[in-house]
Amino acid sequence: MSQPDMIKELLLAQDQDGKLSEKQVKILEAAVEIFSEKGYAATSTSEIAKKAGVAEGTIFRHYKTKKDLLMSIVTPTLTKVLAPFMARDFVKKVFENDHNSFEDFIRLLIKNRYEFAKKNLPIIKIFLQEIAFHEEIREQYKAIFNEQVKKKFFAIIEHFQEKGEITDLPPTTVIRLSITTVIGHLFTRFIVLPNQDWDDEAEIERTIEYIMKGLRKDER
Amino acid sequence: MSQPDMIKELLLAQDQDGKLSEKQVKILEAAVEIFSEKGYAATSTSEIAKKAGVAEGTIFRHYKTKKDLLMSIVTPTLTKVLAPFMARDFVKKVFENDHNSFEDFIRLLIKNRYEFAKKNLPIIKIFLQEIAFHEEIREQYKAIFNEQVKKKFFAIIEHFQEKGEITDLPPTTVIRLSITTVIGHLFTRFIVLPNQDWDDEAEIERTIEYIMKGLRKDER
Amino acid sequence: MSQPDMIKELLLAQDQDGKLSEKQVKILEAAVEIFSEKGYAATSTSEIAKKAGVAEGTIFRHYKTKKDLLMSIVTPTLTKVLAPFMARDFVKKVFENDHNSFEDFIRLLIKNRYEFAKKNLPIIKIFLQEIAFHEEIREQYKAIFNEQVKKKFFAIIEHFQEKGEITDLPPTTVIRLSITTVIGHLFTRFIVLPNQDWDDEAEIERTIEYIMKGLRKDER
Amino acid sequence: MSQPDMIKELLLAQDQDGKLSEKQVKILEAAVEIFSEKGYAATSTSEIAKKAGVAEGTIFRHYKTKKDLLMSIVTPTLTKVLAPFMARDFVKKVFENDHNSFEDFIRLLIKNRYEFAKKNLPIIKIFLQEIAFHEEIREQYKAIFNEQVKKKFFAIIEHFQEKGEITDLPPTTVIRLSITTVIGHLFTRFIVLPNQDWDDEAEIERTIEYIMKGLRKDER
DNA sequence: AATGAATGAGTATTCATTCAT
DNA sequence: GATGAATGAATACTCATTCAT
Repeated sequence: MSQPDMIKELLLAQDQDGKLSEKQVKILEAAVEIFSEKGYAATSTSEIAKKAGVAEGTIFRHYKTKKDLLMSIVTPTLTKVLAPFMARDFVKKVFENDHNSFEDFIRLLIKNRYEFAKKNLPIIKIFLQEIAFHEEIREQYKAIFNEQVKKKFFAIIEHFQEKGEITDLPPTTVIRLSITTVIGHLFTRFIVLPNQDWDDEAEIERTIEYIMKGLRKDER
Repeated sequence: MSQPDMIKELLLAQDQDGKLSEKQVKILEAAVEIFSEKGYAATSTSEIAKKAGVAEGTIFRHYKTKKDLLMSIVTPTLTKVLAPFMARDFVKKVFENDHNSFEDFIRLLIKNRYEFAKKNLPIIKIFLQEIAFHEEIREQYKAIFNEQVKKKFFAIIEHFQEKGEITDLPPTTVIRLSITTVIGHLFTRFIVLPNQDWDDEAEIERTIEYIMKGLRKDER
Repeated sequence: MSQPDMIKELLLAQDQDGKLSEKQVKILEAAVEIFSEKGYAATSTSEIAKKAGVAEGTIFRHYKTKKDLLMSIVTPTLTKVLAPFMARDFVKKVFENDHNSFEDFIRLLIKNRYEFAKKNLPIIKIFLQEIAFHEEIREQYKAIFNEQVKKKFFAIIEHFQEKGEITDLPPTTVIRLSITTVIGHLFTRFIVLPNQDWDDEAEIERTIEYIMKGLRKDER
Repeated sequence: MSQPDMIKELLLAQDQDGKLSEKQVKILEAAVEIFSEKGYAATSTSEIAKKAGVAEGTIFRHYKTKKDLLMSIVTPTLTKVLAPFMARDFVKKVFENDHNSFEDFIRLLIKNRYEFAKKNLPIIKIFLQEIAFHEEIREQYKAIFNEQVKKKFFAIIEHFQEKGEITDLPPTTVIRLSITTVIGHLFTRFIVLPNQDWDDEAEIERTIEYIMKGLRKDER
């Protein structure tokens, strides 16, 4: 039920000394579970305390406010959602090897994000819900995206456009269409119809094929 | 800011005699606006009352509970989101005219939903947020989708597959990929980057092209 | 279920012209029923209106306040509870006929009050409950008792003491003991154990005998 | 005004460890006082909080609901009202000493209950008022009476009937008449006319005499 | 560090009452 | 006379947060 890896990573992100109090783990686990089920606003701190098996006051020893607790969950996730594009050598790797194709790139992306979504589902749900209501989260996200991700993504798209692998639509549009399709797959897979029988291997390949065909340069 | 048409339609859905008390309109307008900004759980009835310019008690004369008020906003929207597929002669129209292509169908769909999204944005936001937290909304939505929409959509997809216009992937996958792309466009357009300069005509055409190419039958 | 006679008498007491609007009857019936079940404070006017089948406002056309409605039920009852002792010729009748005994008096009293309790139970319940909480009711009751009943009762007791039929205890004590026993019988009969099988004839005779023996003058 | 002994006993009944928070005492004192004056339904929790000198939330930390608070007052009283009859050796004591008379029994009862009523008046008032409106209280009372008191009382009455000390009326009737007279005395003394000058010693003896004579076996 | 009692502002909802129709 | 929409104060209860232990 609980996903200890996920929580451990959250804790590492929060407490660089690695001093993870046992109570703190319990609080985070409880918060993630309830926030993702009922939403931040509809969750009470006393509920979290009860599920975590700690006193109400203990939460506030570790997190100044309820919102602090939320942010301590959401902020590390923020970066991890975009993580693949933030690695320093990410673009370099894509470029340097001449026989890397756009398809390889998309396949890498889709599989990587599939694993990430699978592992971090509850936190991602919280993130998706709360970004709509908290300006700070939006700001943080935009900052990271604009400063660290945007340029790299553009570079990649333009690289493959120059190589003639994909259509010459405006890069913004290419990015929108491809990301949208990737996210749409994950969303359907994990949130809309998580209980349906999925042949994940096949579905991923079909999604890749759809993107590739959709973005293929018209040979004319 | 307020979208009177949208509210009027809500009221018509609620009160078939068209007896729209002025206060009731104000309450709905206020509720839609605040719910969509802050979310249902984070919105207080006193806030709604203040913005609507009515006494707090007045809200409860028209809606038994706060949740009732939410449902009176969401339920009519539920059907309208799926409306195009619920029209009786919808499938017939698609089929009967032999020169109707899959592209015509997608273009109709995408333009129609674009207009709908543009007009009903706040309510759609509420709907998207709250469907995650309220079992009843999910149930209602599933019921409508399964009973009224699913079969028709399958019929259409299979029709065009038989005509050889689109690829022979499982219809479920075809539906997922196309709907995902349409929704992804609207989501980016109206929610993620509503303030960006959009050349909507062009962007719609590009989206259609992407879907068409992505689903095109491999000629081999 | 409803006791129309009881209500009619209430109405007569309230409206000397006998103009009993149909709605007014319904309101009183509803109020008596709900007040006696749940108590005045726990009953809402909207509940009364609903049960009476009238609009909320209609109650306040006939009774200025909710308390007014209560008083219009309780006040006439006030006098009727003590009615036998208020009749002008009550004492005279007891005295004038030389062969009237104390036992006759007690028997008359006990039977008369038994019939009264049987017929007016719900109103009496209201009266008993609310006299504890409303100073006005207490004041009214004391006034009537002191001005109209006390002296007569004393006169009767002293009359039979002089005749040597009953013990020479202080009249206050005699009154307390006899009234207490009469009321105690009715209370057990109608409120504590109303559903038990009662042989009322026998039980009344036993009660009379108990009072008679308890108050008999010691022959010595 | 407040009766600390009474409250202390309530607290002991509620908290067997004797850990009586000071605030909790204040809350109970305030609740007893206001409930007994205005009745449960007409008393607001904010009023109790104010009189107790605590925050409104504090009440709900100790008692889940307002009704819980009422029950925590009424339930211990329930048993104490019937306490004399619940002692294990109660009947034995009455029987074993051959020269114990019915009069001794009644005198013991009447004096004991007089002291009890004197000490617990406000709580008894609450009990008497609220038993009329709360099914749970009635059920609890009936259960205790039927299981613990009824049989013993019958045994005592039948014992003295066999000894020829009291009349051969049905025991139910004997019980009704005697209890009614005892309660009637207390009711008049403490509730109807608490402010009158009472010669309690004398009045108690007169009441005992009335019961004894009323129930005496006719010698014939 | 951890507790949990205490707080008082805030919550959804109900209430008795008014008044235009 | 009767209605019922409208009110705003009041209600029981919850909340995030504080702080003495």
